[in-house]
Amino acid sequence: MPAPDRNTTRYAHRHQRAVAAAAAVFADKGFHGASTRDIAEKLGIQQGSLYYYFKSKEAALEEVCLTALRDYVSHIESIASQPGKLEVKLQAAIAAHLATYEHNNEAMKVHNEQRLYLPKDRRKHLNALGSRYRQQLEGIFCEGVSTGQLRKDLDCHFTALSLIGLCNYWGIQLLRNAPLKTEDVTENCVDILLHGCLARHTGMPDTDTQTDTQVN
Amino acid sequence: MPAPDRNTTRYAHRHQRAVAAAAAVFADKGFHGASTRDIAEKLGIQQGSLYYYFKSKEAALEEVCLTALRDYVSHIESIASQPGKLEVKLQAAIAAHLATYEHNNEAMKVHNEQRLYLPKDRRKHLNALGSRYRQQLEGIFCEGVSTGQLRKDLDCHFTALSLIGLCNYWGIQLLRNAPLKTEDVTENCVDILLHGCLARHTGMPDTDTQTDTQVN
DNA sequence: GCTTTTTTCTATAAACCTATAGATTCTATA
DNA sequence: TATAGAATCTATAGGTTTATAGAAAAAAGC
Repeated sequence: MPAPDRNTTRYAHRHQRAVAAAAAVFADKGFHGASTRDIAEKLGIQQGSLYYYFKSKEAALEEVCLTALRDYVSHIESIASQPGKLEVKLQAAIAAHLATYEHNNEAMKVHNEQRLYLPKDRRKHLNALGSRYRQQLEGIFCEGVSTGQLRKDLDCHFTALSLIGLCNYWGIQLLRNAPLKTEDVTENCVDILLHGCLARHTGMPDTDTQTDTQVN
Repeated sequence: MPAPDRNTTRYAHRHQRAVAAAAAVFADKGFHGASTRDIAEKLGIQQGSLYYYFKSKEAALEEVCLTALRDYVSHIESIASQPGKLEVKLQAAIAAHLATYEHNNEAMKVHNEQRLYLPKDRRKHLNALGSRYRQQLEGIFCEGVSTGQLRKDLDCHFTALSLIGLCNYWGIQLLRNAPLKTEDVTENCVDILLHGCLARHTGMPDTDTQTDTQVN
């Protein structure tokens, strides 16, 4: 077993499937609650065979988290770098965040909930990616403030983190609550974040376009 | 060991300590990652002795979650039932939510992150308490809409859930980020939630009162 | 078709984990 | 101080877990 680093298409493909299986099992049972046997079973192989793809269970967790973050970060970076009206950018950022949950749901959930069970040094790479995401998002807000589209007194750092918290919350809900539509959630998040809840006294008539999102 | 239900002060006290120890260990290592030996160690007793206080490890998890929720729910109910201006109520609700994290941090974290590892029937009671919390919070928003203090087109259900998500996010951050001040976070949450991020075109001058909350 | 490499299998060591039973030590009270 | 009951200890059964090693099967290359 001399490190299967042959970059054959075949291996890459199978390895990817193994990561996906690990993501699904970790998402369902948690890192410690899941056994390597569970993952192997989902892949249709024997427990011992799993070690052909992962050096250890911990390495599997790390890989799952990384796959989740890579998409996530590359999306926000392309959104942040393109010029455009702030409202549109923000909407795109939220939509992308939630879409990542829609397409890569298990891995994202695992990253959020299980990442801290990795030892510190294994988390370094993850932290770096996470920081990049935060910075990009914060940058969008800062830009909005400097162009006068957002309130001058806005705490961009706090707001960016809050948005991440909000999106993660709804991302998980999307996963557990099939009837929820990603577009509706996106729209609602944008709305609250931009306009807040208070009644506006601007003289403009209320546009009564409520999209009810009954969950349970 | 005929069910130690003697309601002596002594037992109640020790039992409470056992729940707190379980909360701390579960919060740190997760339900499956923590062993009964870990909990016993934290209490300064032997692993087997723990079963004097808990019928099973699962029962311990259930108790931890319940202690967290009880405070949490009773607070919101007293806030929601008292009359008062909406903004004040909302501020109180957020402050109470975050305060629960401050005082009962481990148990709250465990409830959020580990609750789903309980079997469905053991979660019934928890779900009921959670629903009560949600309803009370949603009620506060609905009241605000009907009294004209909040936008008529506000989706109260969505907003209530979002606030829960937001508070849980910041609650966890408070726990991991000592320098963060609960009052600042509360203020920032209220501000964003009520006013949103957009620059206001009301003719009122901007009150530049930014409280920066640098985290990392 | 034969050889080499990749992939999977089987078997197992060594550790750990929950829960229980019965013995033992503490504590309070009469 | 003697005694009942509460609290803890020790020991262990029975099971699961990760990770490794070497054999076997499958796939690829020539």
